[in-house]
Amino acid sequence: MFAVVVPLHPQVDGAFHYRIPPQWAGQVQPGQLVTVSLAQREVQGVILRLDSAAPVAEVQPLLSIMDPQPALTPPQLAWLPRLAEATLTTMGALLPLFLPPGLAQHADVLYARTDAPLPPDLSATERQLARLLHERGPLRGRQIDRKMPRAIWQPVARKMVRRGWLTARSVLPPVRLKPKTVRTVQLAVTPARARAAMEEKLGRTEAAHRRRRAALDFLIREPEPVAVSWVYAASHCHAADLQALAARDLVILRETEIWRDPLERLPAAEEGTPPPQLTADQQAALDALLDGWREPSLRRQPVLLEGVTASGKTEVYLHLAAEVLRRGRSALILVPEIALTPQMVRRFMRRFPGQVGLIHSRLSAGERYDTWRRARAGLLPVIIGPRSALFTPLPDLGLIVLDECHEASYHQAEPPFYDARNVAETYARLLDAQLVLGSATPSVVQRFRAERGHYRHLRLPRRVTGNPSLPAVQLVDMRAELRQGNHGVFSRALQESLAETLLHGRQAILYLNRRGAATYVFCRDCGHALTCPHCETSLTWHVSDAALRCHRCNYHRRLPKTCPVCGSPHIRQYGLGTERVAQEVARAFPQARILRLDRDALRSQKAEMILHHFRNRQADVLIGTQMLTKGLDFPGVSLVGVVLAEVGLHFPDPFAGERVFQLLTQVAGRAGRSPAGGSVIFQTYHPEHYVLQAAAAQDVEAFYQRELKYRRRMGYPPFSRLLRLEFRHLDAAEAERRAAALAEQIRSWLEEAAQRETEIIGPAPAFFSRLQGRYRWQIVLRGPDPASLLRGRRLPGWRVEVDPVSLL
DNA sequence: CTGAACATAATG
DNA sequence: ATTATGTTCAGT
Repeated sequence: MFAVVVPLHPQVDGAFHYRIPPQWAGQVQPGQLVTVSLAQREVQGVILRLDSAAPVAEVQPLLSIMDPQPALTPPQLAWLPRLAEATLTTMGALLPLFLPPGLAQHADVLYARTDAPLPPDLSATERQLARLLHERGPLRGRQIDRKMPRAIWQPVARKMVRRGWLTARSVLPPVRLKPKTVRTVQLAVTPARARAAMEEKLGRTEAAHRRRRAALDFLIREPEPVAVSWVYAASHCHAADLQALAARDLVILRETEIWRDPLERLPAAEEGTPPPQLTADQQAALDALLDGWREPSLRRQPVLLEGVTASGKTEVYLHLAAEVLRRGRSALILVPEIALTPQMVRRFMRRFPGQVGLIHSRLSAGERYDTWRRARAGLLPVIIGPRSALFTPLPDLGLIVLDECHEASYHQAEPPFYDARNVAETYARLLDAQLVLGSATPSVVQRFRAERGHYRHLRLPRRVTGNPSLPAVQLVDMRAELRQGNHGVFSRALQESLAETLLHGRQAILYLNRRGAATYVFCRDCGHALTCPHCETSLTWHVSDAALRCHRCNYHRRLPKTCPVCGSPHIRQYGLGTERVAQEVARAFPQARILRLDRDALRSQKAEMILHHFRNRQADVLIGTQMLTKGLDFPGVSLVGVVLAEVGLHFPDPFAGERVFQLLTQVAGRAGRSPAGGSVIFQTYHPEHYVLQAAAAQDVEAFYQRELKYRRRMGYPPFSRLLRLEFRHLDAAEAERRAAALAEQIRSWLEEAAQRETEIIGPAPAFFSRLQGRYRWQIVLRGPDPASLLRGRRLPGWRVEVDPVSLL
C-alpha cells in the first residue's frame, strides 16, 4: 500500500506516493498529517488518499505520522484538489488554511557562520549576513527574511556556503503546539474500602495522616476524576500525599487532556433562551429553506437571503442551525469581522450554550488548536468565525451561512487567493449541505446570479425592530456651499444637525469613506473628475512626476489648468483624514467629546474599547472609516454624516461604484435604529452621480439596473470573468520588464489556444504602485474563463488571483 | 576548454 | 523551495 501525500509546500504542485512501512499497516488513513522526504529534505504533508500501486519505481517511505487523528475530513480531502483547480493555486499552498496556525511547519534552512576567515572585499549583503549570523548565532531562513527584509540574500548565502564561510542545514521546525493536560485523581476503590482505609495509618506523621484522610474524604464525595489542584485546595494535601495514596492503590492519578477555551472568560450565557416568535416574513423564508431540504432538486442550490437591515436574518440563521443540530449535523456561521459582530456571537452562544466555538485571529495558538480539535471531535457543532473558519474540520457539516455576504472580507486578497463565497459552493455540494448567503445589499454579481436561477432568492423585505421606515437621506451639494463662501469641511446643514443633535444629548457618527490622502483630481465647481479616455476610470495624481496617470492602461497626461467641462480654474486634488475631521469638529463644537476609529485603532486592538465607550455615551461624536459599517448598532445615534460621499467612486476599478454604494447604503441603515429615528447627510461635490442618487434614495433596484448596464457595456463581471496577475519587485524597471514579458507570453498562449474572447488588459502599474518598498505591475485578463488559459502553467514569482474583487 | 552564471525540470 | 541538470557565455 502507498500513501499519496500532498507536501505542505506552496511551490510544489501535486501529490506524491510514499511507501507505508509494514509496522504501520492499518494505522495509516487519508487526512493524516505526516512527515515525508521530498527532494532530500523532510517536509510535512497530508495524506490525500491511499493507493495500491505507485506510478514510479523509486518510492520513499513515510517518515512519521504526526497525529493518528486525520487533520482533514473526507469531504475536505475531496474538496482540496477542486479548490486548487478553481483558484489556480497548488494544494500545498492551500493546506495551511485547513490547519491551525503553529501545527503546520514549513521546511527551512538553518544557516550558521563557520570559523573560516572572511576576505576583506565582501559585498554589503555578504558583510551584513556574516555579521548577523556572528551576533545572533545560527538563524533559519525565515528569521533572516525578517532581519533583512529588503535584501535579496538567498543567492548570496548560497555562494558563501560554497566558499565555506557559512554552513546550511535543512530543518523542519518542531511543532510547538501541545495538548494541554491536567493531572487528575480519582478514587480507585469503593467508598466503603476508602472509609476503612481512613481508619488505618496513612502517613508517618500525624499531619500527613490528617491531610491524606481529608483527601480521601473529598474523593469519596467526588465520583468523577477531579483536577489535583481542586483536591489540594479542598484538603490542604500536597502532591506527595496523593502519590502516597496512589502507591497504596487507593486512588488513580492520571493525565487528562483539557481544552483551552476562549469562551471560558466570558460571562456565562443564560441557559437556552427560548427563541422569539418569528415574523411572517422570517417564517416564510425558513419554511422555504426547510422545504428545500426535503425537495432533492432544491437541496443543493445555494440560497441568497436578501433582507433589509434589521429584518431579522440572524433569527433565521438560528432556527436553521437548530434544525441542522436536531438532525445530528453541524453548522458553520461565517461573519465578515468577528471583533465587530459581538451581538451575533452572543445570540448564538445563548441559543446553543456549550455548543458554540469561536475562531478568530486574536485567539492564542493554543486556544485555536484546541477549538480546532474540539470541532474535529464533534464537541462544537456550531462554529462562528471569519472566512478562515470555512476550513474548520467539522464532521457532517449540514449548514454553511455567510452573513453580510457582499463584504469584501470574504475574499482573501493575499496568497493563497480564494473567495469564501465561491469556494463554499463546491464544498457545500460535496457535503450535501445548505449554503446560505445573507445580505441587505447583495453584490451585482450575486443579484445577477439569483436572477439567473443560480441562487434561490429569498427575501425579508421588512424591518422587525425599531423604526419601521428607513431614515431619510439628505444629499448636500458642496459646490453650492463653496459658491456661498463656505470653504470648510462641513456644510451648513451638517453643522446645524450636529448642533441640534448635541443639544438634545444624542450622538452622531461622521464617516470618512477612506482614510488618508485620496489623490484623485476633480473640479471644485462642477464636480467633474478627470478620467482616462480609454478606460473610463479616474486618473490618479502622481507627485513624483507631476502627471495624471491611468492605472489600467498607463495613459498619462499633464494636469490641466482649467476644467475640460466647465472651464473653471478650481481644479485640484483632494485628500482628507479622520484627524482633520476631528480637528474641525473640535473647533466648531469645543465641548463635544470626540472619539476616532480608524484602521490604526483596529490594528492596535483599541477598537472594542472605543466602541464600548461610545455605546456607553462616554462620547458624543464618533469619527470613523468604513469598518464602522459592519453590523454595528448604536441606539443613541440619531445623526450620521458622510463627510465626502463620493470618495472611492473615482478609483480606477470596475467595482468602485458598487463598493461606494454598498458602503453608503449600510451607513444609512445604521442610523434610525433608535425609536427617536435618525437623519443621514451625504456631503458631495457630485450630487448627480447615479451611485449617490441611488444610495440617498436607498433604491437598490435603480442602482442595480444602472450598474448592470455599465458592466454589460464595459464587459465586466457578471458578463465576464477577470483574472489578475501581479508582479512585485524592488526594482521598478525589473517589475515592468517582467510584466511586459509575461504579457507577450500570454498573447502567444491566447493565439495558440485560439481564445478570441479573452482579452489582455495592461500591463500597467497597479493603483497602489508601491507596497512595502516593492513596485507592483499587473496584467488583467478578461473573458468567459480566463483561468483555463493558465491552468497547468507555472508562473514563478507571479501572484495569480482568479475573480478579483478589486483591481487596485 | 573551463568554470561560473543562468534557466529549467523534477521532487515519489 | 531546493536540488539536479542542462545551456549559455565570458575569459582563458
